[in-house]
Formats: sequence, structure tokens, C-alpha cells
Amino acid sequence: MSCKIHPETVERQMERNWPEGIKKTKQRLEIYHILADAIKPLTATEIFEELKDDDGNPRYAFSTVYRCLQTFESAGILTKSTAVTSENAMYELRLAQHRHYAICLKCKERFPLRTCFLGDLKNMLPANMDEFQITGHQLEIYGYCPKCK
Amino acid sequence: MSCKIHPETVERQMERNWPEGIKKTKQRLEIYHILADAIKPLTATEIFEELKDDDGNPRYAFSTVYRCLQTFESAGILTKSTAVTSENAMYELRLAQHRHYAICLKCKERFPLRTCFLGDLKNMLPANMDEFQITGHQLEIYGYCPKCK
DNA sequence: AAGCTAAATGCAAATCATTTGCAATTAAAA
DNA sequence: TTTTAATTGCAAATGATTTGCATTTAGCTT
Repeated sequence: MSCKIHPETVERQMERNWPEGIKKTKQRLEIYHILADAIKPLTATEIFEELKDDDGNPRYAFSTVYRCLQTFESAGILTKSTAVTSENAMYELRLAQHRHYAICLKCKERFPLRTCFLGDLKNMLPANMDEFQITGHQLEIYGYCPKCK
Repeated sequence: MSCKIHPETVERQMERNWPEGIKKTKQRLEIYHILADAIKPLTATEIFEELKDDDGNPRYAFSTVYRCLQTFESAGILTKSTAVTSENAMYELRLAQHRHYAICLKCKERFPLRTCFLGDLKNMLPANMDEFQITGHQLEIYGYCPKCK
């Protein structure tokens, strides 16, 4: 029922993204959808909660969630990261675009930053490290949001 | 026995840095020195290991290390962060200057980057977030170092 | 220099996120 | 439909970090 112009459906995006030789179980499909719908990186626990039924009972095992995330990560379609402001790992689909966040230390709200600037990164490498092959990066800004400060 | 020009001794730096109302116990002093001598952020375990005696027996409790790090952190002289490439928190004295690292995903070696560029950060904040009060930031580059790639 | 007291430590047990072993189930190839 | 390797669920294991509580100690105060 969405009214966006030319939206690539999640189904189609998933079809395109799905890694070779990884079985499409209902657990994995649901987890993929949760990640695809998310507007921010999710923790394993948040995903586990999303998967509960209407009465709040778990429908799948916690270990299944973790194993699925591992599978996605080693298949290269998922990025795992750990924020300065939280103990727990967070997971985000690795799509073409990606975002960084300003994170409020009080309310933990995450505000997406404007830009990613991978271009400059090469220049920041130390001398005689031109050989270093960059595969990823992480940036976070933290402080206090307008409401909390 | 160091031959550097005008080195500020660790003692003096510590004197200047030491937070009000925090007792100088031998445990805390030793931990401060370990952090001051470190050329990279350390995990609690690394610090605990450093504190062992010559026979490899722990001289202080693990919980003391954690509590000391917490104390330093809430006193504002220590920065705690969690690298993408490791599960464990790392700790680093918050001195005037600070560094970011390029981290090899294979050998886990950390290569300090050339610059920090706090200046640009304000511009990356989303619209209507000028009010966000930045207190810190974290940046990491990861990939494969010349040896490992 | 000795006494006092809140703050700090040591120890063992508790927590919490994440991982693992193994038997039962299932996707998808034959 | 059968087959088989891959996947799941469950419960127990792990490993980092935290906590409760009795004991010790830094840094006053006398």
C-alpha cells in the first residue's frame, strides 16, 4: 500500500542480495525482513523481540537469531558493529548506502549523519601504509541531543 | 633514562590529570601508569595481565581493575570504546591529543591514523540538529594490512 | 604518631550477551 | 517421494563484566 515512487520491493531486493548456497528458511527470511525494514542497526535482542508472537512468546530460539546473523555476516550481506555507547553488537544490512550516527549519551537515540566521506579516508592512513586495503570503516559522534542536554 | 627532549614525566602528567576526591591507591596508580605507557587502547584483560607478578600470579582482583577503569571513566580522564573488530571494551587515557586507528581484520594490529578532524564533524550533523552537543567521536578504518592481504 | 571513617579492595557468586553440542527437523536436490 | 546435508531448538557452556559483602586502607583529624 506504499505510495513511494519506484520502490524496489523488499522481496526484490532480497532476491538480488540473497547469498549463494544459503537455504531460505522461514527464520532467515523473517530476520532478513526485519533488518530490511529497520531504520537503524538492531541488536540481536531487538530482533529476537520482533520475532515474538502476539502473546509475547518466542517463536524461534535465540541461538537461531545469532546463527542467522553470523551466516549473513560471513556471507557478506550484513555488517556487525559495536557502538561506543552500548555493550551489545548491532547488525545492519550491508546495502549500497550506509549511514553513521550521532548518538545521545543520555537517551541513546541515534541521529543519522548527513554524509559518509569514504574518499578522505585514504589520506588518513599513516605513512608507508598506502598498501593497507580498506574494506570498511566506522564513525560515531556522541554527545547530548537537544532534548537531553 | 629516557633521552627525549622536554618529556613531561608520567608523574607530572598524572599529577595534573588526577581527578579531585579520588584516592591514590597503589592499584589505581599502577593502572594509571600502565595506561599512560600504552601506545594503544588496552582491554581490561591486558591491564590485568600487566599487573601480574613475575611468576604470573595476579596481584590484584579483576574486579578492582574494572572498578578502577569505571572510576577513571566517570571522572572523565579515561575513554572507553568498543572496536568493531573485538568483542571487548578498550580503554585509553583521555589526553589532549587522541588517535584513531586502521585495524587489520586478520592480525588485529592497530595502525594509528594521521589526523583527527573534529572540525568537520559539526557539518555532518543532520538538519535541525545544530543543537546537538558533541562531546566525543569515534572513527575506525578496517581492512587488511600490507602483510596480511 | 594514633585513631577514625568513608572509600576502596578482594573474593566469590551473579549477570548478561553470545556460543556450542547434540538430537530432531527441514529445504531443496535427486 | 526419498535422501541428505544444512538448519533449528534446547539446554548447557563460555567469557566479559558486575555486584554483595566482609575486610582493608588512604588521608583526614586529633
